[in-house]
Amino acid sequence: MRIKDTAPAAAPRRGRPRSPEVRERILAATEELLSEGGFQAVTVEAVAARAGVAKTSLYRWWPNRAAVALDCVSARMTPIADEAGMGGFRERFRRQLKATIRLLNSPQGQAILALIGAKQTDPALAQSYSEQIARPRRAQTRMLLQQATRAGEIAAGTDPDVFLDAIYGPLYYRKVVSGEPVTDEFIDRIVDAAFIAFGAKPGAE
Amino acid sequence: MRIKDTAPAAAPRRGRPRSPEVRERILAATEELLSEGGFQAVTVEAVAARAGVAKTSLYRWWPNRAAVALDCVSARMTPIADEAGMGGFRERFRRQLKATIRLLNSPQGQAILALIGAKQTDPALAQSYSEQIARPRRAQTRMLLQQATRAGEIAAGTDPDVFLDAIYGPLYYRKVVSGEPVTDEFIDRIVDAAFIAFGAKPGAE
Amino acid sequence: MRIKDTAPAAAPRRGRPRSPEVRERILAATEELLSEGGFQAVTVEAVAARAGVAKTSLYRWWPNRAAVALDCVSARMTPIADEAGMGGFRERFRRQLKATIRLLNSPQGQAILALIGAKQTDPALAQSYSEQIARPRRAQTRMLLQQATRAGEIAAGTDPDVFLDAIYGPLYYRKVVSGEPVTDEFIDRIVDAAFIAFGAKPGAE
Amino acid sequence: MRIKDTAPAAAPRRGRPRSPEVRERILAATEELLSEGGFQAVTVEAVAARAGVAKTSLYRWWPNRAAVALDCVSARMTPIADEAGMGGFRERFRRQLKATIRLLNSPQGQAILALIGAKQTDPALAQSYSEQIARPRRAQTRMLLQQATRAGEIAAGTDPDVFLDAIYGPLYYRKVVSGEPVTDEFIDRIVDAAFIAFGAKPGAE
DNA sequence: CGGTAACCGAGACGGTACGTCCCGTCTTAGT
DNA sequence: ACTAAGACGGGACGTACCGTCTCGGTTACCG
Repeated sequence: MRIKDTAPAAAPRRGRPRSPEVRERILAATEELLSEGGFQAVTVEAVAARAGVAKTSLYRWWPNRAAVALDCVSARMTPIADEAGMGGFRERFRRQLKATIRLLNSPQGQAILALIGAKQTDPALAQSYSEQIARPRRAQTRMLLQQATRAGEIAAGTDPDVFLDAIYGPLYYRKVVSGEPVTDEFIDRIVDAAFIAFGAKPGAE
Repeated sequence: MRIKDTAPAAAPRRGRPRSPEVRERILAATEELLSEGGFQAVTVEAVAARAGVAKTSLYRWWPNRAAVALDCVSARMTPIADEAGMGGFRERFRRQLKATIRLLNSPQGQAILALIGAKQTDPALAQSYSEQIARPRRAQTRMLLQQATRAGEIAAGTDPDVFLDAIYGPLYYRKVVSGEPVTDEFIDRIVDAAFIAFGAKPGAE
Repeated sequence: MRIKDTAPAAAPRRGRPRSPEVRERILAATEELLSEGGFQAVTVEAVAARAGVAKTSLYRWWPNRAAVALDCVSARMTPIADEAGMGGFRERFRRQLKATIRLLNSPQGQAILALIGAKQTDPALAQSYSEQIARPRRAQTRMLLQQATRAGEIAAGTDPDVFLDAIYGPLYYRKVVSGEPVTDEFIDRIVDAAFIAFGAKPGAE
Repeated sequence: MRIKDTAPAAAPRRGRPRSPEVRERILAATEELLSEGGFQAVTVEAVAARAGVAKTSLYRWWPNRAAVALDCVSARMTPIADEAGMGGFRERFRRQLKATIRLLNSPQGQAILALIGAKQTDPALAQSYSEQIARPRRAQTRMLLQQATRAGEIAAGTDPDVFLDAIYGPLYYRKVVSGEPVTDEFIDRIVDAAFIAFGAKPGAE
């Protein structure tokens, strides 16, 4: 996605430069449509009409509507608040998971879920999602885990991906796959289980 | 979905009865298309053409292509092999998860993933998925958990949904959300973690 | 049309006889639909539904919707009022033409016009129209012409079809072809012209 | 119909201009279908397929198949040959009527009759027919009448519409309504009658 | 008086065409 | 070179009716 942003090399870049206002209008229109009718309301024609922009201008910079929506979400997505310093890491992980749930329940989250849905049948979108959404978020959460490990609350040799999947997995599973509600109590239990399984043994050195 | 199958009560069933052959041809065609081109090859027109059936016959019984694909998958989905009697429950859960991964990697699984994708923006489909796919499978895996609990390998008070989400969640999360590969080693670690967290304490009675 | 009414010969007619109530309900429903939405509202399905009758019962007795509408009109069409005895024949012809215009402007007439329209591309309907509508009406008007001839108001050798087409033709032409309005004054002039052209010469014997 | 052809004013005409070739291909395909299977062969899908054109290109410029057929006929219809200078006006009117009959008997005429039929139940088509076919033809024939009037063969005060309806009406009536054949002799008699009724009186000044 | 033939309701079925939505490409002209 | 505008070929949608075909149930006639 957004392949054309990174020009092939140091081409001299002649002609009129890209209008930043156009990009802004497109992303704003996309955001509106996303929150009004979900991803399936984000058609190229609707975005172009709403943004007062030609379809050409969309296709010039994005390969398809999914890329636009993804760009919109990733450009505007709230970064994960760290909310550091309060309580132990178990509590901080709980807060992070609960913040994630709140995000997924918001209109934004609706868009994210729609993108997750769409990428199941769109490999290019899947890769973009991975690069622009999944990995950056994982990098952020991984930092909290490193702190917890350094603080001796998580066992030293723990594979960070296994740990993080163990706590985020059940949450997304309910939200995306099974459709069962995700309660705070459920999150507590999942985090507790992770701390039992991966927590540093008290006597261990 | 398939609302019309279960008549409200003992309606006298007048008129020409539904042809089972038509239903069969439709599901067969759907299955073929599903394995050839994934869910996005399952268009109503393609299914009708392949099945030698009128489009109206499809719309008479299913509201849209997703419902057809779902019916196809749920009617033909390999039930979870129990493979009982071999080894401890930890090993049996591992085998179940690995079978799930194999299923999700198959053309069938491609269809299931596509349905999971589509249901993110289609509440009716979401409900059907829940009823026809998610709950039946959960019921099956829950039985294995009960056996494990009775056998004293899982702690008595464990909430079955929490336990099952704790092992299936990470798997689906990788497959559906993050897109990271799911290795056998990953499954082993996740199951191990669950048995640490929810396993019966040796000395406990 | 209504081919099946006249059984091939004196077939013994076994089995349940045709229900007259069904025919009545069908024609009544057709009449309603005709006056509500014109001929194009008279679909087989709509008639059947409105009449509380199976489509089969329609197709058993009529080959298509046009035949039903035609049957409806011809069975219910107001016969041409003779209004005899008042005034000369010129006046009587004027009254007949004006009555015809009133008929064509009524919902019934809408149906007749629709049938005239439909028969342009349906030879079978054209023939039925000719037999069930056109010729009977022509026979009626011809009688008035005969009286006028006998009374010495129309020249003796006049071809009745030429005379009648000369007065009905302009009327229908405006209504069916050109779409121009048909005023009473127009009718007066046309009838006058016909009486000039075909009227008996005063001195002639 | 064809509303969009005549832009409201001097709109700057942005965007890709309408391809005249597409219009041509559509009308040609329509003409073929019209002469092969009559108006009912002119389906939007058939026209599009035959013309090698997308259905959307049809719907972009015409509201329905009737409008296309009408456009086809009006764009290609043989103008009424004047055949001036030969014989008196009575003879010239006869020739015009006979040419009209020949036209109505041709495949073109079949199309015109089909349109006359269709417009009985389609007000928009009726208006278009009136504007694009009826009035232009009437304007042409009216000119001949004017000449005849100036030449002193038709009485001075004659209402042109009454006269023209008096000669064209019976012709169309037979063709469209009653279905009786239109012979040359019939035409002769009708024209004669009109000249008796509306002809200039020899001694009149 | 019991068969049975034709009626009637209901509605499934294969099919044609409809008119619409949106896609992604393209051709203009204007800036 | 970028933009707005929009025509174009195309694919699929979901709907409306068509005319045919089972079904089960219901009469009237005829043997």
